[in-house]
Amino acid sequence: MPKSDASLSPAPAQKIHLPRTSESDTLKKIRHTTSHVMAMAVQKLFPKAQVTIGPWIENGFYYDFDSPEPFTDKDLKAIKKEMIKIINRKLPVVREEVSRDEARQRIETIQEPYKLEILADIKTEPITIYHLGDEWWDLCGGPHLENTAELNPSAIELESVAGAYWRGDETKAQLQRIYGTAWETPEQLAEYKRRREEALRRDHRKLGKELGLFIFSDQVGPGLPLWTPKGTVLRSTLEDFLKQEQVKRGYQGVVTPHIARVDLFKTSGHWQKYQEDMFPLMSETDADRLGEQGFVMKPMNCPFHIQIYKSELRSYRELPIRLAEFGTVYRYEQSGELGGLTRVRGFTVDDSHLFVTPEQLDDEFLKVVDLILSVFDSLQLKNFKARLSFRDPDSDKYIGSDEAWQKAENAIRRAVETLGMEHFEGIGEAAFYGPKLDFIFQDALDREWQLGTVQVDYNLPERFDLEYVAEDGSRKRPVMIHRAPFGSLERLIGILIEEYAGDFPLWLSPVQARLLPVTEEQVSYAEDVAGKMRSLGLRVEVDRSGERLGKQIRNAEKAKIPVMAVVGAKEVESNALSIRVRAAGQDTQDLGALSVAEVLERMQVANRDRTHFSNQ
RNA sequence: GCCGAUGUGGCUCAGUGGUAGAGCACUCGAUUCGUAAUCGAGCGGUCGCGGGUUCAAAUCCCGCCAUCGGCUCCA
Repeated sequence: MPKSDASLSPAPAQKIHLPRTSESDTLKKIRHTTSHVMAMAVQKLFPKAQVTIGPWIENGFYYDFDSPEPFTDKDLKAIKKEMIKIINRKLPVVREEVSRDEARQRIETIQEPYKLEILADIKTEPITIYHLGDEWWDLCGGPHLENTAELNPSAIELESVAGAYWRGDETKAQLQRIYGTAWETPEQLAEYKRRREEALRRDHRKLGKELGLFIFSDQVGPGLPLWTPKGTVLRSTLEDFLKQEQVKRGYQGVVTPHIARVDLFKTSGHWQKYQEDMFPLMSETDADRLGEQGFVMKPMNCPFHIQIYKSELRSYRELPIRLAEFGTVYRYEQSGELGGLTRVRGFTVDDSHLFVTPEQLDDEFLKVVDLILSVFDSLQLKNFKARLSFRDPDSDKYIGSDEAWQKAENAIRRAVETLGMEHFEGIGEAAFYGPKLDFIFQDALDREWQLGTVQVDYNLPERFDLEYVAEDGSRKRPVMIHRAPFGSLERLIGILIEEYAGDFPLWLSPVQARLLPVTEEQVSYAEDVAGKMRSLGLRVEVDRSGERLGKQIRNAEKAKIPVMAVVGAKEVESNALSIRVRAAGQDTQDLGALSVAEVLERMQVANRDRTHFSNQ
């Protein structure tokens, strides 16, 4: 291996194991106790701050306070200092069991109203209380360390402050949350921080900029990505790939406009149930605006596809009808929710709507799941969870009858049972028109994002009065399946960039090969070879910088180009290329000289089969 | 939308009241070179935007915009 600096090559594997809190009783104790110590420190420094909840989380802990003055980053330093004092006082952590009444009385004495609410939520008795020495205590299920002295201040870090709503409800009080982390040893803390740095290096926002895939422009607006030529290659390659898969499975492409009369969305129910996620009405006159006769940007494609379905009288013989479109939709996301490509205001859904008979539903649903899983497989995406996203029965944000919802949920349950698919349920995660089966992925910072989705919908067919002519000549109602394996191109690409750390497999790489002439003498030969590659549909560049080979290689490595082909006098002489390949998770390999014909062949194979450039 | 932080050439960052700096990138010149940085010169900035304080503001104050970390919400 050539010498390298840390920013360019993967860090060596570390031996330090970092358990997540849920896997380690020790860490649970450390983090519970640390959060109590922090809360005590906060109340010492900010006597008006009231405590609420302070649980451990997978990488640390947080504690929410109701404080008249918001905390700033500077306060964290003072709080940490105070915590060290508390730790050094070697306070015993004592567990006490009390009755509900006793707990209530004690809370009233110290005037902590949030604790009363928490107490009301604790269903079991006795109530457990943990004391830090004899001057601070909190309701807590534990477990805890036995003494604050067991904590190592050098293994603790207060990370950030954030606003959080009491009970996660934005209509309730805004609390001040402090996030922190705590470990058994300073070495573990250092390792945790190192991994976080590493994760930051995979961040698609950073890599997207470095690799020149997309940009944002303040003049265009927040949450509206602009795709560069390189990023557009990614998009089109993914689109082409999925279109091919869909043609194999009987999908038909359609194209629909980006705006429509607001009436369309009144019929669908979007205007009633989804309006706050939509860009406001546009219209030419105030009269239009008042009469709501204007146009809106589409937040979803379904009503448009429904119009195409409705444009002809459909026979049961035609069904299932599968209408597919890479449809760009616009949603007015709140400003604070935007971020990179994972949350934007304009995005392209690999959307399709399937119109099926009730009898075809189960089979068709399974076929969709099969498509989605095969797409993930081709993209080498393995780390995802399946979520059954059902409605919240207490909410009024849904359309349709209970019966329709029940039927749709049952269809999804049957499907995951048939497949034996591991899954969990998300109550309140349904679309407003129907329940979903969602596929959830994580980004580099462990945040979860939904990509693929399949939805069963009895409601929109009802609202749009869809029908088909059945075998007996009667008119029947089709069922709709909404589905998007990618979810959206933007979010998918964001996740893919992080998953591959920017090292795209050859078939997806914006630039698949770069030819590196050793001197300017070889440039024209390199251009000839590049021309041959392009004629075969390969994406290739010639480095015309005139830089020395070492610099050209460095630049190609930084650009994460999978195939580097060195062209010197020897190669020109023998009609060859000296090949250097890189691939995600592997060291760069020097394959030596190969004939041009051999390189062309191997590149085409890798491109077609979505594999790596073969090293033999 | 809410809480906190941040915003300086294309990129990464330094500069905390006294006329804007570095490295990389870019352009030019020299070098014609074999697997992760050749040397030199040059070009390039309304210091996010708008107000204010001051003799003087990148720096202090106010408002707005954007980004980042959370909350809420979601493909």
